[in-house]
Amino acid sequence: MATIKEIAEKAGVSRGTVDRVLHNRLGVSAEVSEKVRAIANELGFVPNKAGKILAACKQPITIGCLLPDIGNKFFSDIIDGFNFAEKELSDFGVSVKVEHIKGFDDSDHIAAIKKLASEKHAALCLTTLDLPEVQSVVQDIIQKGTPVISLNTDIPDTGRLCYVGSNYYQAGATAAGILSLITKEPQKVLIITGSYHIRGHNERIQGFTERLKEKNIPFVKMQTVESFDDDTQAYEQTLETLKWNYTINCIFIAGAGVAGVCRAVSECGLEKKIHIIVFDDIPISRKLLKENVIDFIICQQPFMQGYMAIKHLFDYLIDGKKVSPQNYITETVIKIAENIDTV
Amino acid sequence: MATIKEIAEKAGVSRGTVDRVLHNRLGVSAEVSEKVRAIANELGFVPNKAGKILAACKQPITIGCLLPDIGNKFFSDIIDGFNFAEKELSDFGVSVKVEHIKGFDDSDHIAAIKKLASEKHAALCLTTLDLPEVQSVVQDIIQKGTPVISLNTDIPDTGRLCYVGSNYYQAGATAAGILSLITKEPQKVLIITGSYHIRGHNERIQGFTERLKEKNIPFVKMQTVESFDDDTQAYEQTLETLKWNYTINCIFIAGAGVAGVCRAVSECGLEKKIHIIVFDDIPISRKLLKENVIDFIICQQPFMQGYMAIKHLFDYLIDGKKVSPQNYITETVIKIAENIDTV
DNA sequence: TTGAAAGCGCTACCAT
DNA sequence: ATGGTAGCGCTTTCAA
Repeated sequence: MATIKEIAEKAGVSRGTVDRVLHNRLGVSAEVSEKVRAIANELGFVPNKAGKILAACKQPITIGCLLPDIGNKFFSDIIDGFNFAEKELSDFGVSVKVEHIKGFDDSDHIAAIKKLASEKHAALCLTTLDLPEVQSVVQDIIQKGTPVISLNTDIPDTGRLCYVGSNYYQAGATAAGILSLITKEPQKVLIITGSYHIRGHNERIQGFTERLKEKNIPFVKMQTVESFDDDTQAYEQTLETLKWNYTINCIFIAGAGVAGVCRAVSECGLEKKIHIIVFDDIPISRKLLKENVIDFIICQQPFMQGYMAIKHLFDYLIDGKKVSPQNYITETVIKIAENIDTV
Repeated sequence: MATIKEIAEKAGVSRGTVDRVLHNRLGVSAEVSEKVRAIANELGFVPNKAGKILAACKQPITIGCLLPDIGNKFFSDIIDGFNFAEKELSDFGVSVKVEHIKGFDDSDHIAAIKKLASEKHAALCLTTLDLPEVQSVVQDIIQKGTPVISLNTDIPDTGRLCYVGSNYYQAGATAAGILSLITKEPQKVLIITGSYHIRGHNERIQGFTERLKEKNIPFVKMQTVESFDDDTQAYEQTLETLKWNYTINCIFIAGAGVAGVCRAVSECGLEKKIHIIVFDDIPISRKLLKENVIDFIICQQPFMQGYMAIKHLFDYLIDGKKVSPQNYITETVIKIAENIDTV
């Protein structure tokens, strides 16, 4: 609870000198530095957040975010989380700037990240691809001193501060768990993934299949197809597959494309006869849940992800030494018709 | 974004005067007051949180909490939430003091609330009974100027700032929803409530039964018993009831006593043959879930409740005019073996 | 290398 | 009724 002022008095130096020492800035003699450090330690000095924040108001903080949200409803809750955090922190001089892009093309991502870097934000928050070229761009930014958080999908080996997002494997396993409560019948599954290159989709599938095995639910992957998170493609792929695979009784949709899949199922007259496993609470899925076309949705607290990413970065910028940034893994949430609406 | 200083300059008065006007303190002439108010409005003045917080550091804030947590594991997550909030706000001069009591005896509650009131906290956070005598004590405290939040169980007509807690009716309905996914069979239910006088328990039961009806699950209440949230009583009551009611296939535990109920079920050789419906994630329930003795637990985010209660009160104290305190209803969370552990 | 001081925005208190 | 000012804890800048 000691303040800089107290340390300065006790050390017989000025507050400016103490500040220099504590920030490892040069221009202080070794002996003075040592003395100040000793006293600071002795007094258990921890900088006061309120003081820091107020002083920081002079140089407003901006946080730059990359979101591949164009045409993807899922991200709107994350954006709400950004906005909520921005509002909460606005009095502390924080503002959030989002770079919106579409899809998962690596060069688009790299261009957007470079653009954000050129804007000189105090920190970055990135939802991007874990590919070598992207990694090196991010590493570069981090080495130049800008803290980076990975959001919703991780880029582990870049030196990012932490990952904020869900555990996709657990989400898949949870889907298997709840399915195994609902039915004990053998599952003949059509798997529709957004892309083989999206880590989260792969992990969901893996979690699902492994857990079904552990639960001793007989299980056959009838087919796996890629929809590129596109409803039309999802529709066509589903229709095509169902035509030739009469025994499919479960469709596992690892990414987007729910509307397309359900249309195809409906046209085949299989509505409510097939278990459709869906992730993330977007309007269409919510509607289908309420109509009992699907039984449950596995969600990942996107609002919290957006909020926590900004909050974490702010805390780090203000309080860097004090907080050791940890991964923030949001919970795997099961939504059914009864608990999908927050009252 | 105007500051008090700017308003003072523009109005040609001192900052002290502006401060007085904005806080409706007396000692300002009507015309000056009017002028200042006009300019503040014109400039869209909103006090800066960082400034307020720093200035507030001089008079440390304490928040007093009442928790009937003695002998009740459920509350430990709420306390964790208190502690987390306290840590986050400690640099702003906030500390939390919890008054621990046991059970739901009204005179105990009143005594504890009066004790908290005598300690002159900046605000109170109460988990208590919604009974007339308690209400009047709370109303009194509020009228004397101390803001109060109701936590986990509401006391609506007292003028409390807001309620932070769960929607018990929804929790009950969600239990019915998931049960109806698992089984379509007629339910012959033993209901074990903690107390007929605990609002949350009643609401859970109501939500459960009404939703089962809506779902067209045939449903008979075989028996309803009171356990007073005590394991021994729950055990004995369950044993007694199961002896004479061979057809019971569902036990709905609205409050505590899970360990006792499950022991009785086990002794009757009915383990995994009866659906046991359980609320709140406490160690024993978690264990039973992992052992598949129970299929799911309906939870209410107690950590979040504790955290948000403190945060809300702090925001109100600092920012009173800006934030209009709203009820904070935590989500109804379904936990199964796969998603009970946060990874 | 170090000190002194101003300033972030607000509150509180003393002086007028 | 109003002004002036010190101070919360920290950062930054200018001067020595």
